[in-house]
Amino acid sequence: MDLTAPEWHRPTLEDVARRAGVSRATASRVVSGSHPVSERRRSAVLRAVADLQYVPNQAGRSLVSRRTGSYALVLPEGMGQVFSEGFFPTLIRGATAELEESDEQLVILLAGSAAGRRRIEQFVRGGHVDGVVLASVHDRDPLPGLLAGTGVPVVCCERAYGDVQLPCVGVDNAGGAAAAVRYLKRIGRTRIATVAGPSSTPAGQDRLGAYLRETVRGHRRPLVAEADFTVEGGRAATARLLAEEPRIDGLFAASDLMAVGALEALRRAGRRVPEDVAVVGFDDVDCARTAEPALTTVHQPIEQLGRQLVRLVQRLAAGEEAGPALVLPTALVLRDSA
Amino acid sequence: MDLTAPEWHRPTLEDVARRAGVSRATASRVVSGSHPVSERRRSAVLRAVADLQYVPNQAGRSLVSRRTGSYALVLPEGMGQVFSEGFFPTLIRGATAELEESDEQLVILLAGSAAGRRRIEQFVRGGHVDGVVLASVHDRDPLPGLLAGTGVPVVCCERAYGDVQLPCVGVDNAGGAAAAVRYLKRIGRTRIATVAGPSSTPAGQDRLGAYLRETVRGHRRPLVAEADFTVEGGRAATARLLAEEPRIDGLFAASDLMAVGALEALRRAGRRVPEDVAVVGFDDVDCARTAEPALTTVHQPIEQLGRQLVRLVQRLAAGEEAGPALVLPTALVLRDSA
DNA sequence: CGCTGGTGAGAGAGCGCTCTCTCAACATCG
DNA sequence: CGATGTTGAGAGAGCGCTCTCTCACCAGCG
Repeated sequence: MDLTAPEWHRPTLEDVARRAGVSRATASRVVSGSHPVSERRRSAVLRAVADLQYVPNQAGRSLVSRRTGSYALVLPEGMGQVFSEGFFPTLIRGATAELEESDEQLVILLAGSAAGRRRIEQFVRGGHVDGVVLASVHDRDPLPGLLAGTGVPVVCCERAYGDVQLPCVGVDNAGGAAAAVRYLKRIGRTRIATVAGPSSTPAGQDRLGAYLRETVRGHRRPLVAEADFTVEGGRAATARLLAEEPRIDGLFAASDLMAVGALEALRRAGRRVPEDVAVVGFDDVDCARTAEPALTTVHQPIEQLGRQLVRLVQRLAAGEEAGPALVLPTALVLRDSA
Repeated sequence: MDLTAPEWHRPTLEDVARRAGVSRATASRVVSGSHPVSERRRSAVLRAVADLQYVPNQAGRSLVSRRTGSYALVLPEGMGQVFSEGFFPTLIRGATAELEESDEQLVILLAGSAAGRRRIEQFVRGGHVDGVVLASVHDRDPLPGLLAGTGVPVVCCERAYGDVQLPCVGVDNAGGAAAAVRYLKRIGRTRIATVAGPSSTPAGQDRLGAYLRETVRGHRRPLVAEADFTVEGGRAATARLLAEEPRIDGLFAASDLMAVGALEALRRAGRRVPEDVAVVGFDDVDCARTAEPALTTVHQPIEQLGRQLVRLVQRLAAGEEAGPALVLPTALVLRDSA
């Protein structure tokens, strides 16, 4: 087993079969577990596998099986901020956990430049993966269109845009946002503003939509500033809101990161939270718990989202129907900021 | 080209060859560009490729070529916080950019549980990738050992531990840290403390080592508190340092995130930065620029690090020698905090 | 005792690709 | 004019695996 020997080559199923004294077919049956094999030969094969440290060659296997045992998760590249703070790591954890159960592997691809996206398309077309999960889609994203024609199952978070119809798993953005605003109203806040997410994303749109419906319903004037889901963006947007309407007493931020930025802007403006302004975030990632004061926020089941996305794409890869779009529930978590 | 037709199957090289009226071998030569082909047949093949939307099947190709055209970047799972702010995204960007030049693909794998690490080993052994870059290695990490025996080239950041010898690319941690401490001395600070990184990581060790050498050389008392590279950790460590020695007038934090935490702790303790305490960070990630005050910090060429790691593993995959360990330079960037 | 049915295992045909080997066609030279 | 390159292109042998097809073997039955 000298890996450095010039003539060493990886053991093949042939080697295993010879060592175990069986045919290649039988060795294959044992290794892939596709057919029952008598106990005597089974153990002989398994011993040979262990002795030779045999691992099946994926290329050979997937050439005939048309399966690779891995699924791609495509993340947007501009994730400098978002990647870090909880959402994507949690999503990845969920997806990984789900795939682990069927002993499959998650590979993460970053969609960067146009060239990068084309290479992802080639990668998928080339048969490297059995399915693709798009973690984040915005309205002018060409990737769904590029991948839809590959014949490989593609699913996405939230929902797809335009003409491309993709199976999706989403969270109840509207319900969560409505709950947040209703809660602010219930605790007596009358001038409720929102720091909205990018209007190019489903999450941004849906959370803002719910805010608008709730404020109209309460005969309140909508106060909206859009930002990009980041701390810095939230800070700036909140400053703008305060300039427009200094008497704000409630604030719904469409992400926890923006809520953290809002907390900073409010502190700088001399407002106390929650006494002067009650703040509610969205996401319930780590920083919500460590913020000062700890954020009241809308919890999303991100890990579940990852798991369900994987299940969906696995179902499609197995040739089953996608079924109706799945929407996971959200829930308001009360802490100190509202 | 109806992808939904039940009998549709991906075009093969055979199909391309037939359509172009050439042999499969010639089609292969054109597609892979391995041999010159007369202009007439070349264009016929290319037209057939375009007509059929042909993309080579990777499994078939790598079965014989023993190449996959993709490289793995293995990230530690517990990266939610650690290194999160910019380090990994930047590293990924560099690695991707470098691979793009040879039209190869980066796949990111997360090393989580022990089971997850085993699956990564299987994935690599199975021949899914031509090489592996380990983005972060700590002293008891079993992954280098697991992967070293696969016959697939593996390189790592900084340096490997224990008995496993891996080719590495590092940054000049010691030089950068020494420069930071010397700068603090030069501007007249006499009680210089450090918030050190985890002693289980090369970066943590080397930066602390340089700090210790510089303080001994200056006949100053070392003041060390260890943290985990996070904001929260930096905050707590700084609080401990202030309790131990309230007269601290200089602080070297081994990461920008910890420096940001330190800024918060110092503000809470009523210290002004840089007047009362001068603070220097390490990394020069985004948050260094947006911190208040903007952080004076040690810049590391993270994107270059990603590029060089990829080049190294590509060289190994091509059968070349690794050459001497590469160490990239660091540089002190002066901003407002010191 | 011959026939059926069930079971375990081998033979062998590919999956789609690359690459060596071979050879035809033509130019060049003694 | 035959011997010798030189070049372009086809034939065909695998790469390592799965899976169907086939068959040997044995129990159970009439």
